[in-house]
Amino acid sequence: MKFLKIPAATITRLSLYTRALEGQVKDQVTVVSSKKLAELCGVNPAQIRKDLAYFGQFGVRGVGYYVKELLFDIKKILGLHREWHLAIVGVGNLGCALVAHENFTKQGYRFVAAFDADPMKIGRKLVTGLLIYPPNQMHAICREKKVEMGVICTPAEFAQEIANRLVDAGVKALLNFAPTQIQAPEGIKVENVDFSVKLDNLAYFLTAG
Amino acid sequence: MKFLKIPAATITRLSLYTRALEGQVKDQVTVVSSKKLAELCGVNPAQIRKDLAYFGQFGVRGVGYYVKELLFDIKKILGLHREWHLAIVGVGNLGCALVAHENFTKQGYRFVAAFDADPMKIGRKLVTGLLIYPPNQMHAICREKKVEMGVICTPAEFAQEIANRLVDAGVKALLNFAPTQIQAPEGIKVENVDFSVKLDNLAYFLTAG
DNA sequence: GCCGGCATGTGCCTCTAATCACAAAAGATT
DNA sequence: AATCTTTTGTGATTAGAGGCACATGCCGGC
Ligand SMILES: NC(=O)c1ccc[n+]([C@@H]2O[C@H](COP(=O)([O-])OP(=O)(O)OC[C@H]3O[C@@H](n4cnc5c(N)ncnc54)[C@H](O)[C@@H]3O)[C@@H](O)[C@H]2O)c1
Ligand SMILES: NC(=O)c1ccc[n+]([C@@H]2O[C@H](COP(=O)([O-])OP(=O)(O)OC[C@H]3O[C@@H](n4cnc5c(N)ncnc54)[C@H](O)[C@@H]3O)[C@@H](O)[C@H]2O)c1
Repeated sequence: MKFLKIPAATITRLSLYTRALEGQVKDQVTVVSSKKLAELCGVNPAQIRKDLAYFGQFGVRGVGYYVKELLFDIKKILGLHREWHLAIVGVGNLGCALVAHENFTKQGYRFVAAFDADPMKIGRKLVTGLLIYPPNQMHAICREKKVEMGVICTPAEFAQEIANRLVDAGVKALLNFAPTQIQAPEGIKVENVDFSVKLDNLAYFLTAG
Repeated sequence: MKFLKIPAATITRLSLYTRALEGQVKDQVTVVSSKKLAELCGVNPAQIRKDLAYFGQFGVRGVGYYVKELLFDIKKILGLHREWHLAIVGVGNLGCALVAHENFTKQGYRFVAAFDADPMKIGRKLVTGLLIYPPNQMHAICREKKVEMGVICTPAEFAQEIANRLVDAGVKALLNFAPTQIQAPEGIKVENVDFSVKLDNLAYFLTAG
């Protein structure tokens, strides 16, 4: 276990490993080799061992990895051993689908606040019972509910403004679904989920690949 | 213009460039430099020039790039000058949001078929007027409607089976929203959209970063 | 028609990430 | 207890992507 900067790709793969491991737990498998896990995740076995090596030693030579143990350890590395408080901004088609999605809750991601600018929506409750607040209460509510991550589901033209507000309210991590590049100050992490870029990749593949 | 293998990251960035360029068109800007475009997209100017160099020469030295021309050229490279036929499988929370999303249509992605296993949904029409078919008609309908891309929005445990069926029906490109790794034969392109991996990245950042 | 300024296109270098290959070590076997 | 088998952990190697810097070439001004 050296003290090195960890590649972003490693973190993304760790997330993939947890999924495969959860599948193995469900299938009553107790031990897994890097080779087997690599097959399940579609990566190189050495890659897995190296990814894990950034954080310590988790395996037993000649045996492999104990599934439950490894799962626990990776979850702890990623910070999935605890619950996270999320706020959603923009409760339209996509926003509602996200809040309704029970997998997130299972993984420890809990929506504790919702915001929308539409006067017809403010004051209403989502299917989960979550109350919709107007954007101008973002600061107060986010602090009160200890929101740690913000999910942006508004049209693209408002995304930057919403991001600014969320940051202002002390939110340190943003998941942006709007098709636009968000500027955020140092120390704030922004992840983009961009469906149309993925579609464009497919279009290119079908055209040229 | 050399004959080289083009990095996947280049294609993804080209997609980003089109967005920025569309914004510039809207703002009546006629010429843009790699420096300016780089700022808009949050990348390095040389990166942009290099990305474009894979496909030819599009700029004018001492001037920059003509916005409309470049936009047209990049769209052509990506295959966005034409319409694409998509099928969606799994018309639940997420699936409905996707079909309802008008941006996709604007960009030339048209949903021409929808499938779901739920007997309550089969035979009904979506808000767009799209009829929902049972999965066993996938082969026939996909061929009839000339479906080129499949969008998978079913629970994870059915994703692989759906992928197989779509491939069997002649679909060459898949966009998978289910949190699972899909195996597809050579020549089939699979792109995954994975929200929870992104959330895990944020969790790691807040925990360790 | 020539000259200066400016942004592109591109060779070269750097840095990072992925893969290989082997020594180390744990458990099984005799 | 010694040896064999297996799979980890990791140094070395390879591949690849990103950034720098400059020559090239175009436009506008004089
Ligand atoms: N629906 C999809 O499948 C899809 C796919 C890709 C990207 N996106 C992106 O996700 C975002 C949301 O998509 P959608 O389909 O849910 O749109 P939508 O129109 O259904 O919902 C947008 C919601 O944001 C709210 N809103 C608008 N301005 C706001 C503001 N300033 N503050 C707070 N709330 C505000 C609206 O009232 C509405 O409820 C868009 O940027 C869209 O481009 C959506
Ligand atoms: N909703 C979200 O925000 C969200 C977020 C991340 C990932 N996902 C993933 O997207 C997928 C869909 O999510 P959702 O929220 O829309 O779920 P959902 O339960 O609302 O919808 C799933 C739909 O798939 C249909 N279906 C089930 N089995 C099928 C089969 N064999 N063939 C065809 N259709 C079938 C169901 O009838 C249902 O309509 C899931 O894999 C989920 O994990 C969703």
